[in-house]
Amino acid sequence: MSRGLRHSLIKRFVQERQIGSQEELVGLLQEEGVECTQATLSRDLRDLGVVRKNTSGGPVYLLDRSTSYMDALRRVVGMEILGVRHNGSLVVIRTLNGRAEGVAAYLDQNGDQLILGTVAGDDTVFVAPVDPSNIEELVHQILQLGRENKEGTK
Amino acid sequence: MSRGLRHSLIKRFVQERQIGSQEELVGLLQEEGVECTQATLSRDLRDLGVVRKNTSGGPVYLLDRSTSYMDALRRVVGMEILGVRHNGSLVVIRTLNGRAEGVAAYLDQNGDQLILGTVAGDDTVFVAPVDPSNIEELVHQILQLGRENKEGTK
DNA sequence: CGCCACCTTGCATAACTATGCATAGCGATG
DNA sequence: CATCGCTATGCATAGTTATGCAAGGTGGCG
Repeated sequence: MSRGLRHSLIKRFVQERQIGSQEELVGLLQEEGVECTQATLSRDLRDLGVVRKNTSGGPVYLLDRSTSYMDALRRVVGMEILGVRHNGSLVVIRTLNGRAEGVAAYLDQNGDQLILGTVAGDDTVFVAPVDPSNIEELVHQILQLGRENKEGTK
Repeated sequence: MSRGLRHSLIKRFVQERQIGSQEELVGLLQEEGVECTQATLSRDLRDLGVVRKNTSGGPVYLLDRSTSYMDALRRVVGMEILGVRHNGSLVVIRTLNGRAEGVAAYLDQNGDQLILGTVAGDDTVFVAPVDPSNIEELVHQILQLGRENKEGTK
């Protein structure tokens, strides 16, 4: 089966060159001796999580790295969190020394709809929930971050 | 001009719901009292940097957050790097305890074309350059990560 | 006001992508 | 080997998106 080969070529091309259409990719693959049709590529690109972005220079295919960045970031941030507590209206996160800023930035970015805003000190982050009645949920989500980590790591 | 309004509605819809086509979006905007055609949306989505991803459930539009994730990750990873040295054929990165894995993951992802591969211990990452003659450049880039950080943080 | 330069939008349609259906390939089983 | 079940792929085409062109707006300026 050449599916694997095709997929890795696709990834490479998408990363290294400006692919503007699936037909274009058909051509490039052909040059590498891999024959397939646009239909197959449509499915391949779906399976590879490739994304199409329209730019002023026309459409471009991109590896959607947001997912993998997300994962990496999660992992890193998770490790930084030492403890999470709350008083009913504010969540306080304990982090490794000097990492509060990073954790806060992450939470802001991913503000789950639950977060109003954050303030970071050196090893402490204050998180203001949008709605204090959801605070348990918010704490839970933050704890998740740290937890996934400990499990996943060998 | 209602362009700004339209754009912010688009962003909101794209974030909050599963938009599968531009026509669908035309409908949603209409409900909000904003009239426009698919052609306009095509251009708006381009201008907003929205991305289309094909999934098993059909296409979906997404804000391309990869850039901002990138930035956040950079910041976090930068903080983890304590020092970078090399011996001409191998780069050795000192990191905070337990963070080597995360730093290595980041470098792998972003392997600047310069990196062959990485190995992570607990607080040390070994980086194999593609070409030892570029090793200075590689070290420079890695140092950049940590540096941007110290400057940028108050 | 009249004119010009520039920007935005709709229309029509070319360009491109996604997918239903049929078929071919492959591995496991009897 | 025959058959069944599952995956992968091509074909044809419906479904979507992108864009050239012309028209409508807007702001500056004489």
